[in-house]
Amino acid sequence: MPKARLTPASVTEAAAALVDEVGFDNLSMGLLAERLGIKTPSLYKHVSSQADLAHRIAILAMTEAGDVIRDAIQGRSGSDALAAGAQAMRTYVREHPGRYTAANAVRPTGPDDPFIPASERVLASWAAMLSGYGLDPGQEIHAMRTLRSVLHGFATLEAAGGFQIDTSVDESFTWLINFIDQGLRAGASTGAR
Amino acid sequence: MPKARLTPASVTEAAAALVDEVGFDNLSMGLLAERLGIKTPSLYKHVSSQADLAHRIAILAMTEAGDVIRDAIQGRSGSDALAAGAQAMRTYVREHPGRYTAANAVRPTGPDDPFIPASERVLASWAAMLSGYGLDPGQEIHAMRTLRSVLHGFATLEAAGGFQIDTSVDESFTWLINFIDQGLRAGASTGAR
DNA sequence: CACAGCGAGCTAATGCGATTAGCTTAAGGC
DNA sequence: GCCTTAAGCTAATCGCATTAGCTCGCTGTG
Repeated sequence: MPKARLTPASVTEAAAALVDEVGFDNLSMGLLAERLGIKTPSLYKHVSSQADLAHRIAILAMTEAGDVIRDAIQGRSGSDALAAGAQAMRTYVREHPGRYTAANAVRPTGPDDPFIPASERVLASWAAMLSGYGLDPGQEIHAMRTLRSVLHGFATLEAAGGFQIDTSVDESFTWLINFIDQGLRAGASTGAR
Repeated sequence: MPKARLTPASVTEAAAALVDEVGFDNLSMGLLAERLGIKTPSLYKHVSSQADLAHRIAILAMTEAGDVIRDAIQGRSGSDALAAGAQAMRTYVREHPGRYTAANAVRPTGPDDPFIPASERVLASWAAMLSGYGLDPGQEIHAMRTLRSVLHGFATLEAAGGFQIDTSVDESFTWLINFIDQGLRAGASTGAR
């Protein structure tokens, strides 16, 4: 076998870094090739298409995000776990906006797509965190969806520059986390919607 | 003046309808031209580029969404206004996913971009609705951002098929609205974060 | 009623980015 | 030291956005 300078994994890693710099929409095979010091067609020796590349970036991103969130929640519970997990996710998205966009641009290609377990790991972390609130089992799915909605929505809006710079966005995010925490505590005690 | 079959407005309208069918990412000048019964280059007599077209769709979408939300909130207050406004927005996004994507893909081109007043109208409706909760003035910005985050996040995730079909998404949305309503009421009485 | 101009639409051509075909060559296993 | 294999290259194709320049019908005017 000849020298293995580049691999699908290393190409994906480089593409992920690139996408965080220039934005997911501005990813091009030519730009990536230039970064890697090779000609554009040579990329096809490692990834089968640009869609494939985007898909690999998405899996990478989802895996990294899953790790970061799990580590943040690790050893904490209740409000602390929520705050740590949410902050970890926001930090990840801020540092890797392109990767995050890629992760959200992807649809699983089939039942054995590695993207599926990767995203399930993220969901599992959130579920573990939520379980600490002792919600009514029937409520958990709704709480989960609400949580995902706020976090995803905030991250997306922030990444898109959707918030005016007047008031601190950091402050808004802690306020938001607190808001969710209060609601979950209340919901747990009430058991009602 | 020759016959005015097509105008920038009518082309934009057709493009908006198209984008809702095929998805924003699959919009192409060729496809739109075909729909309009003209050849691709003729489109450039009405819009200056595909980016221009996308921008016009975004303005249209933001304007329509603003109308829909304003009308829903009209004559209601408090929980009712929140529920009606949120439902109106979700309905709009479900019926016009392509338009909504376009609206979020756009950055204002300058200080006199008509997109700016259009989006401000949306924000103004939410602000009017929130004022009914009598929040502490310092909290309003955070509440607004939180509200936008949940609604945007939910709409986006739903449009992307991010929710598994197991449990009713409608139910989750009413739960979410209720969750926000409870939180806002509590925040109003407490005045605390 | 003839006519002059404008502008919508058309065809032909350009350019860029993704992708494919086929060649070349260096490296690792025998 | 040879032989296979695959990484990388050049040349070519394709699709899609965009530009250039022509044409012709409508409309307002004399």
